[in-house]
Amino acid sequence: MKIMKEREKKTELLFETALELFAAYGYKKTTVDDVAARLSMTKGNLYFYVKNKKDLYEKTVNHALNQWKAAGQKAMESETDVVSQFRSMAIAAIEYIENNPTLRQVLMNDPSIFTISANEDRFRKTNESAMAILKAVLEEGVRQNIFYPMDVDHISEYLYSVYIMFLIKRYVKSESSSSKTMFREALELTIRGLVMSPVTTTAAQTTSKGGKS
Amino acid sequence: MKIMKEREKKTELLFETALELFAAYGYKKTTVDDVAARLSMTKGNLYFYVKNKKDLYEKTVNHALNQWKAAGQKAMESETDVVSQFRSMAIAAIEYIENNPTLRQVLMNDPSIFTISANEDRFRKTNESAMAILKAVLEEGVRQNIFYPMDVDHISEYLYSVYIMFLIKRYVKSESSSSKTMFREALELTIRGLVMSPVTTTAAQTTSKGGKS
DNA sequence: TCCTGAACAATTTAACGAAATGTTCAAAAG
DNA sequence: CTTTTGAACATTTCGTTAAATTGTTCAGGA
Repeated sequence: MKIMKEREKKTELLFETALELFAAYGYKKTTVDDVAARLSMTKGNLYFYVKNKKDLYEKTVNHALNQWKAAGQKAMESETDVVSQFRSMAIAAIEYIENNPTLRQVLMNDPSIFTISANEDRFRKTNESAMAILKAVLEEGVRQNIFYPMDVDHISEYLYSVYIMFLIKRYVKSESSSSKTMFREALELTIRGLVMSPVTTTAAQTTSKGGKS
Repeated sequence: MKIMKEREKKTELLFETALELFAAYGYKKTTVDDVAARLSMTKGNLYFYVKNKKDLYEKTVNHALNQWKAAGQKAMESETDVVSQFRSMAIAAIEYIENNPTLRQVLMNDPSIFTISANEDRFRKTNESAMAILKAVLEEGVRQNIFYPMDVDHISEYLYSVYIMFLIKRYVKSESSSSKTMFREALELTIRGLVMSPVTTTAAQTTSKGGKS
C-alpha cells in the first residue's frame, strides 16, 4: 500500500517499539538503554533519531495519535452524508482505542497527553488537527442546511472535549458506568442537537424563547 | 432565615475558615495549627470537631460543595417547566462558581475533588446527590413527553460529566476558549438533543435509520 | 549516512538526623 | 456534660550527603 524508505521504516519501528516499552513500564521506568537494546542498537545511536528522551516520548506518542486520527478520518471519508460522517468518525475512533491496548496503557500512564492546556505544547498540533477534521464536517453540515447554524469553532472544540472526557472516563480511569451503550446514547443525543428537522427551514434562530405550556 | 444551634454555627465557621486557608495555601501547606490559630483555639481542640486533618479537609470541601449544589437546586425549583428547570440549574451552577473565587481556588489546588472514581470515596455521595437532582428533572421531562425517551441513569451521568468537564476546562485549567458563550451554545445544543419537537409524538424511537438524500 | 563505545553530565536513590507537623489524652474550665 | 487546654508522643517532611543509575555528547569507524 505505502512505499516507504528504509529510514522511514526504521523510524516507524523505533516508535512502535518505544510505545510498547512506554506502555509496559511508563516514561520514567523505561530507559533509553531499554529501547536501544530492544532494537539491537546502542543508546548513543538513538540520539541520531531523536534529540533526547523527552523527544523520543513525544515523537512516539505523536506517531500513535496520528494513526488513531487517521482511523477516524478514514471512517469519515467512507461516508457520503454529514450525519453518517459524524457518527462513523466517532464510532471508529472509539473502536480504534478499544482494540489498541498498548496505546490505551500509555494514556493510562500519562493522561496529560490530552491536556491541550495553553502553556504546554506537546500534542497540541495533533489534537488540533483532529479537531480540524471534526470542524470540517460541522461546517459542511451547516453549509448543507442539515445542521443548525452554529459557531463551529466553539462547538467543534466542545464536542472534541466531550469525546476526550469519554475516553478518560472509560479508558484512563475505568469507571463503572460510561459503558459503550452510554457512549452511543450520548452520541445520538448530540446528533439530535446538531441536526435540524428534515424540513430545511432557513436560519432557524430559535433560541427557545417561547415557553411552551 | 435559618435557626442554628451554637454548635452548628461554630462548625460552619470552622469550615468556612478552613476553606479559606486551604484555598490560600493548599492542603499540604495548611497546618492544623494555622486553622486553629485563625479560630483562636488550640489545635488539640480541633480534634473535638474532626477526626484528623484529612477529615477536616473532606468535611470542609463537602460543606462547600453542598452549598453549591443547593444554589443549583434552588434555581431549578423556581422554574415550572422542565426545560427551564434544566437550563436554569446549569446556568446557576456555573454562576455560583463564577462568583466564588475561594471554592474555585480549592478546585484548582485539588482537581481530583471531581474524580468520582470507583476506588475513592471522598465526595462521591455529594456528587451523586447532585446527579440525582439532574436525574429527577430528566425523569420528569420524559414522563411529560417533553424529553425524548432515554436511559436517564446513563444520560444524567453523561450530562453531569460534561458539566464537570466544562468546570475543569474553564476554572481548573484556564483554557483560552471554553468561554461562557461556548457553555451557552453547548447547553442549547444539549437541550435540542433532549427535547422532542412541540408535536408530542408518542414513542419516537427514530434511531435515525433512514438516510435522507 | 549510520553506528559504536567510552567519557562526561545530570538525575535518582538511600540513608539519616533534625525540624516541623499531626495526633492523643489527662486534666481543667465553663 | 460539653468544650478547651497544653504538653507528651507519633509521624512525616526536610535538608544534606554519597553512591548508583541514567541521560547525553562526541571522536572516530563502518
